[in-house]
Amino acid sequence: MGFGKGCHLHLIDGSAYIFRAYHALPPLSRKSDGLPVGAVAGFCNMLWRYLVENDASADAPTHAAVIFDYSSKTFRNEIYDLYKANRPEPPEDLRPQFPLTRDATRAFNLACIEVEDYEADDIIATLARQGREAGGRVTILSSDKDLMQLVGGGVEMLDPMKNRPIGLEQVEEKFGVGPDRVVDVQALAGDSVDNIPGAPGIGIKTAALLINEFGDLDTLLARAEEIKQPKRRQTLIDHAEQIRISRKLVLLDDQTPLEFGLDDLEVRDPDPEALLGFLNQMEFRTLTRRVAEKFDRDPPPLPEAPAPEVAAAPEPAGFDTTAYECIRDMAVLERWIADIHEAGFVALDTETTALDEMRAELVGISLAVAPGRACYVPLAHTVGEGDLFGGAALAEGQMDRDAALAALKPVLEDPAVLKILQNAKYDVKILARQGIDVAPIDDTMLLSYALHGGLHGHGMDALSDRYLNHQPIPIKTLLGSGKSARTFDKVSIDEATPYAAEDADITLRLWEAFKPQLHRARVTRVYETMERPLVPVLAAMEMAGVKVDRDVLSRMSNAFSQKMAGLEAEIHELAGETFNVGSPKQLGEILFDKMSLQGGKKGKTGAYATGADVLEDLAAEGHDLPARVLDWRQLSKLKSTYTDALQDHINPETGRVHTSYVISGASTGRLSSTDPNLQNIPIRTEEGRRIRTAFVAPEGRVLVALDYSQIELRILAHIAGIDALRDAFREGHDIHAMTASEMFGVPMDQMTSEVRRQAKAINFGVIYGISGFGLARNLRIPRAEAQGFIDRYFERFPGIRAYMDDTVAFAKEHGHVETLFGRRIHTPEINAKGPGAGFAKRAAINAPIQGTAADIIRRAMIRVPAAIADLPATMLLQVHDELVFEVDAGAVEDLVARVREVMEGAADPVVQLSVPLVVDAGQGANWAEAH
DNA sequence: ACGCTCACG
DNA sequence: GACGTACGTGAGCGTA
Repeated sequence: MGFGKGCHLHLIDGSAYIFRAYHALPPLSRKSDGLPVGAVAGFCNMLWRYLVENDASADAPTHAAVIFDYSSKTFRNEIYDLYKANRPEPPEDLRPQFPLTRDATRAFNLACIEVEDYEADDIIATLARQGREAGGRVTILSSDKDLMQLVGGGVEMLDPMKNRPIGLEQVEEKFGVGPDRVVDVQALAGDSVDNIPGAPGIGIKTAALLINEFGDLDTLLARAEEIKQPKRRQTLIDHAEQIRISRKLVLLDDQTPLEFGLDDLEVRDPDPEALLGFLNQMEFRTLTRRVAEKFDRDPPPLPEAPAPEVAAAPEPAGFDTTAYECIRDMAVLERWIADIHEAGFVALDTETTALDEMRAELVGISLAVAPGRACYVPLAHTVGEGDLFGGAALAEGQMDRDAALAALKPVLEDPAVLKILQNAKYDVKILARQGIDVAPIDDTMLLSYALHGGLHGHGMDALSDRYLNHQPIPIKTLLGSGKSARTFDKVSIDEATPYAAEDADITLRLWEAFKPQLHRARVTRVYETMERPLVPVLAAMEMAGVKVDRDVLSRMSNAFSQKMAGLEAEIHELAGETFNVGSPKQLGEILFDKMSLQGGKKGKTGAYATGADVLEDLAAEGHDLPARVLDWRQLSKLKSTYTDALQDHINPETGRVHTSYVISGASTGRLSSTDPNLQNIPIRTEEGRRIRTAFVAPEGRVLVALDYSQIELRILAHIAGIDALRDAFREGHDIHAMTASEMFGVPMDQMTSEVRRQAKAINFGVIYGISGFGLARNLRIPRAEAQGFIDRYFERFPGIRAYMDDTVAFAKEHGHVETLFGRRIHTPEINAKGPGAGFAKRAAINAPIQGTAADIIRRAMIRVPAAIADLPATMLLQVHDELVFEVDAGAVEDLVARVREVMEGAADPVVQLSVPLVVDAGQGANWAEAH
């Protein structure tokens, strides 16, 4: 068929596919001879998926070609010898794969095109032009911005990973101009990746501004004198030639000489023989099998493997992802459920459409009952695209979702069946939203945290690699990454099955590896009393969420905007030029180069430090500009991180903000909070504190906050056995004033706030593993003076010095330190040489104190639900030493009394503290008032 | 992707 | 004697 009206040409950016495949996949080599083939494997999977999707698509192309770069040298190097000069050479194990990807393309019976001296982009430009001129449709499968100049007049782009079209609107969003002016903008802005010089100091935004003002690049260069900003004007005049060269470099050549016509690109079905032959030669077992199934053929036998010279190390885990079962009907599911009851446990994993458990939709569930015996139950995979009028259609071959969940519910809730999960809180929340109350559970992430805290992260991929010597299928290979990512429901069931079932399989094997170690490491109590029971407690808190008043935030955002604009104008005025106040680099240059202020210090990256401490020093010397920048920074932080971002986190269904706590995030046992982080809502400045007024209780309810007073200092007093401190805490004295009195000999009734402030800094310093340097910097006093304070402190409280020395010695001997409750925090760097040693020492000194405090509040949180079960109250937030509740107005007193009792007694009965724990409480209509 | 800066305990 | 240094986090932004 000749190419013309009604025809549709696909131009596939082959080079981009190769690099994406290479980076998305772990290194993989052919078993028989070790030839690296990871990128080829990914490339073939992409092409196969492409063909299968076309098969099912009503909009399939009539013509198609895969285009590659011939080599890295092209005619552009004649124009500018540094073009792409800073591109690193392709990795050693990728190079031999380039010719194989051409072979692969031909094996798929797709036209494979490359032309010496031209880039793939030029060939794509040429074919796109030909297609357009012939009156057909052209789709470029690529997300490369350098191709965006081709969009329009029947040519469009499609991001192949996400199936997201890139049309006029997306181009304009990216470049601020239409496709016809993209080249002009690129010429001005340059490109550091391709080493296109452009105009220095001009980025895409400014370039678009200029082009839109003057119409096009030639006019702009001709009338450069008219540019208002003096710096910009000079830049354009000085670099006019360089800009013209840049345009030549970015402008694609749509006249590439080609030895074939569009008609030759007609889509042909692959020849099964040739395709299977190639895949088999590459030893891609899974894909070979899949392709064979599709063509209804038997997979060809694997080529005779030459006898290995040395006996290959046995695959310790023996993962066979092809052995996993996909469950598509009730009878099979019921057989699995019977097996689970028989085993008494099951490893379980859910697949969903998002990471946010409050919005994610359940797509499928995988189960494993023994190593290698795993299955996947697809529930909500879709095909095709949803549109305005409805969602995408359900894929064929799935059980009825509700029926499957109803069948699974009894076993998932059966107290006699242990459910084993990796990061259980996630799946518990997902299933809770389906009305399934998963219990009892074990969590491999938390097992690892109890066993290996401080050694490494506890994500599944890392654990599998480290303890099973197996690299799981990266989720990226299914979903893509970045903007082009798709959601799991869009993944075909065939692809999803090995991935999902493998996760359950790995979870089960990790559990078998970890569970017996708990006792040996003496962390059974840690896991059983401070990790595992926290999962349902946190799940409930996160699902409850906290009510946030959008109007309060939005009004604050507007006020901040106005103030920032005023400050920005003042700052530019003071600087004598406009610059990006938010750029530390530009600010440093203004302060220390242009204005020649003293005190400019460059960090390791060569940029001036412009942190708040530096700016404060400059402001104290009477300089206005740094003072204004400090104000601007504060507002900018409050606006972008809080008043703007928090609004985006308000769940539209609940009207509340649902954070997510990471149980195994911090090495010390603390929780961390993400998406959003509700553990760092401002409080220290008046302006910031107002943000807390947006955290509110609904009508008729009250927010109550209870926090431990000085918990870490109390723990230090207990652990180090400092009588003076203990007595002060027992008698309820002001601990910082007491420290000051002891150290400086000032009687308590003559205490000044300045002396007390210094003593407070020392008290905190001790907890952090004090040093003269650090204290000096914090108090802004000479180092010798700070060292004097520390010496006197240790003289007065020798037990503290002993605690520090003992703790470091313990860490050196055992490789870990412990909290009072037995939590182990590993200190792998403690015997390191060099500057790292100091870090490790201080961390080791701090960890038992911070960690014991973390243990105590964990214990309290676990006991709270039962203690308040009969009250109309909900626990919402934890901020390290504080718990926040929402409660009916009439029950405040009861709640405070109950929770205070739990919190103050949370160390009992495992540890009898020699200091009392004291809890302060506050209440109000919002979080600011509750303090 | 990484460093800087800054919010909290 | 020099080296860098307070402990633990997460998010947004600019830069490369």
